Amino acid sequence: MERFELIVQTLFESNNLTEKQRQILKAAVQLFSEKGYAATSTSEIAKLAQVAEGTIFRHYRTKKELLLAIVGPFMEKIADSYIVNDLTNLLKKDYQRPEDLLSAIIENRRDIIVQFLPLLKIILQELPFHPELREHFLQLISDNMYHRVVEVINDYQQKGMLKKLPPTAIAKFAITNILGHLFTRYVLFPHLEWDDVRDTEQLIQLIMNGIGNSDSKVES
Amino acid sequence: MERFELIVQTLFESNNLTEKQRQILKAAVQLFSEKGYAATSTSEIAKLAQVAEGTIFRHYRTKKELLLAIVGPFMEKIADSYIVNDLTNLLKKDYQRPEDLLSAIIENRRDIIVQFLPLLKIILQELPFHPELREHFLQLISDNMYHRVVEVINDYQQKGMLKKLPPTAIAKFAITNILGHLFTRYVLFPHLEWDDVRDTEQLIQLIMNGIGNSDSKVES
Amino acid sequence: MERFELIVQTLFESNNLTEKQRQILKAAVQLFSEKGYAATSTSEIAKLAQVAEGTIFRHYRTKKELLLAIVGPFMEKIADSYIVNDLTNLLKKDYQRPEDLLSAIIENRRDIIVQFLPLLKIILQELPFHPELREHFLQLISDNMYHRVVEVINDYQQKGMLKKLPPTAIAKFAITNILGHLFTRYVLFPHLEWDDVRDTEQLIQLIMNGIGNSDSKVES
Amino acid sequence: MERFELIVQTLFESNNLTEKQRQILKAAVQLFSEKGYAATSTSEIAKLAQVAEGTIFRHYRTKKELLLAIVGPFMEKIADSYIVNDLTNLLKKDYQRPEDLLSAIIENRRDIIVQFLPLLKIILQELPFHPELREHFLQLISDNMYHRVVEVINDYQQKGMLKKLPPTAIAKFAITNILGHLFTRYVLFPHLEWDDVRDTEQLIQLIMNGIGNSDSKVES
DNA sequence: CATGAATGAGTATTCATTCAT
DNA sequence: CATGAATGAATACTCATTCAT
Repeated sequence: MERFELIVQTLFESNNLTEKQRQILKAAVQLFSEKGYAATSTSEIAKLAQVAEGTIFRHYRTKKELLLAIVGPFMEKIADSYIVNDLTNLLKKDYQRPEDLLSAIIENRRDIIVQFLPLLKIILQELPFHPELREHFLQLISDNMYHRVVEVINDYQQKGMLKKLPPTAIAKFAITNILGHLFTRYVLFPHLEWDDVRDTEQLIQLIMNGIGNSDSKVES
Repeated sequence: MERFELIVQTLFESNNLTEKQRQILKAAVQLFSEKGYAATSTSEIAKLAQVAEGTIFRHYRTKKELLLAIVGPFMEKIADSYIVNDLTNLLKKDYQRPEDLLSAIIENRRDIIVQFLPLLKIILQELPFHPELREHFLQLISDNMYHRVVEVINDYQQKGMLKKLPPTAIAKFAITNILGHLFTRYVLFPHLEWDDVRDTEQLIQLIMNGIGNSDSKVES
Repeated sequence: MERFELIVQTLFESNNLTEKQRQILKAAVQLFSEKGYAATSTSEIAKLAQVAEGTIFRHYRTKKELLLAIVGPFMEKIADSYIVNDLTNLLKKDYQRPEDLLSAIIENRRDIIVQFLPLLKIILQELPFHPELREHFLQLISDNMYHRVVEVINDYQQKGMLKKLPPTAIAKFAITNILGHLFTRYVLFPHLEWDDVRDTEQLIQLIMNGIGNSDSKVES
Repeated sequence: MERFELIVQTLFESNNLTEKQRQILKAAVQLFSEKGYAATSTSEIAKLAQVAEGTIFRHYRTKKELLLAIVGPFMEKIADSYIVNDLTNLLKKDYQRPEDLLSAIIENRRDIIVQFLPLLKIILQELPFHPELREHFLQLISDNMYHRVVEVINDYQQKGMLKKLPPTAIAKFAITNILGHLFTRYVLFPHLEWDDVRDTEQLIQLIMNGIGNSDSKVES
């Protein structure tokens, strides 16, 4: 409960939503992530949000518009501001080694990443079925994140701390591993027992082996 | 069309299905993968399969049973026999270096992996929503694949060709990267332009950097 | 038409039903009594009630709930208030002889009994198939009617006008004969020609012979 | 199980039925009486009878024809032969007093009456909805039973043992009470505790009070 | 703004019945 | 004779959406 409250609050802090609107968004995020978009009915959302069915459609003309009202801002705000700001901030801290940056991204902010997992889950579920979403997502990534990430990677490459591979490949590799791990950890098999500290350490090590220069390679 | 025909034929070659059954399965695989399980109606399946709606329910008592009739055999047959046999066969061929094995797994059999992508997509979509599926999946992996994979990894480790990391971590890392790449390539953004040969090479190189011993590391 | 209108109006006078609700109940009473509960489809009810099928389910979550919404209130209101009040009123009128009471119950109120015959028919049809209904029915009878009826019977017994048989047996005997007659008359063979005045007279005479004291016995 | 076997065997002893046919009829009687005709599906019957669905329709062209195949013979054979023969037999035994005859009808043959209760239940359930059935039923009663019953009643009336009421009224009164009692006892509330010996005694006494002459009246 | 009754197309599933084997 | 796969209309019920209040 608390959890979805927080998501909506964080995501829509700037918009001034009515109480009803917040309740609707909260309920929608919860149900979409728990049962999937198609398997969630607007009446369920209304019931959980404690509003009349009509109220939903006063604010969002269709069910799909409600989905986009959740996923859109998330992609924009999060992808754009959160992570990018993060990266900028992290950059300022002048992490000497890329593994420190990775570690900071994963470890220091694990709770924030985890916080938004329901939204990530929704996006991953729906991306394949909504071409506009996919377009939007791609554009956001290429417009905002790509340059920043490439910048950071270039920086490290010039310091000789990353292999001279194409930055795109490095980025994709790092992201795949981080998201893949989080997905396995929190979406696929959240009920398994995990040793998060050790797993993250190992993950970073493996990623760095992959993209780091020999100097920074860590043998076990 | 051709494509889903092939999937069903390959997957259910042993079962002797009636023509109608094959049509139903074919249509279901296509629609489930294209629109998602929940967003596909049984009447759509019937129409595409060119059978009466009642016919579906003669063979599969519920829509969910139809899903399981597709996903179950896939997980069993493929996970169990296909990939395992593959690994065994590949092992016999005595791939000198693990990157050759990886390359063989990815490249030589890309078409087969690609062939079953619709099913993979269905599984990835539905796994989070069907606990029994998740259980089943987990058990199949741990029962069949785990030991084989660990065996192979041990072998290479003893030959000094893989780092002395826990085989589980190595396996998870490799699988994450392979599936992550395929997912990005074929599910998320199939419409982007990809240079498959170069991408695969790069992927293997990155994975190997991660898990391989210095000797086998390839600088770019 | 008129007839079912009246039933619903009388039965649900206290509840303030919407127009649609009244139409639905009216149609349901008509069809359930004419074709039986199981043989009546919700779409037929909707059509006859001139509402959308969904409207039925907005008010009554299931078809069975609709049945209970009809049968429940009838059993409660009628069994509880109608007949009991009747008896009380009748009692106040100080019918000297029990046959006068019987006659009043049957004859004076034949139209009311006849008015609710469709509902009686529904109850008799469905009672065997719905244990909860049976329970409910039994409880209503034992809770409300039993004591009143026993009271009346006791009264007459003390006046020496009824045999000193167990009041339960007397009650069951009288009710069986009254309902049995009405059932034969109006449900089984309504199309036969009946001489209601004579038949009722005869019925009362027979009942009274059965339970009355010799003094009040009437020879033909 | 045993029970429905017996019904079918007794009812169709003359017809030479195949094993399958007997199983179908047995299953149909059971299900029709337990759930009602409309609420019973042919596939249920087929399953319980352990025959293919098609087999039912080979013998009975429609579901309704199956109903008539059960109810028709019952009405004919039972109404015609059983009860009539009974009455004849009973008549021959020269029951001195009508209450002895009544007692014989009810008590001595209670098991047989009870044996066919499922069929009685079916008939009572379906009679209101199938006009042909009702016609058939009426005709059987008036053709076969009426004269016999009137004969017996006349006999007792001439012996001064029954009131000089119209035989029809006497017959209806007796039958109503017997059937009404059995219906209450075995169909409506079979789960209540009943003292059959005492109840029957009381019932006969009440009936006799109603129709018997003062001489044979029994005070309690 | 919010409501919730109303809608009718759509849902998964069951039905009685047919017919080729 | 018996089967059971096949049918498509029908079933009870749900859906997203509208609109008068």
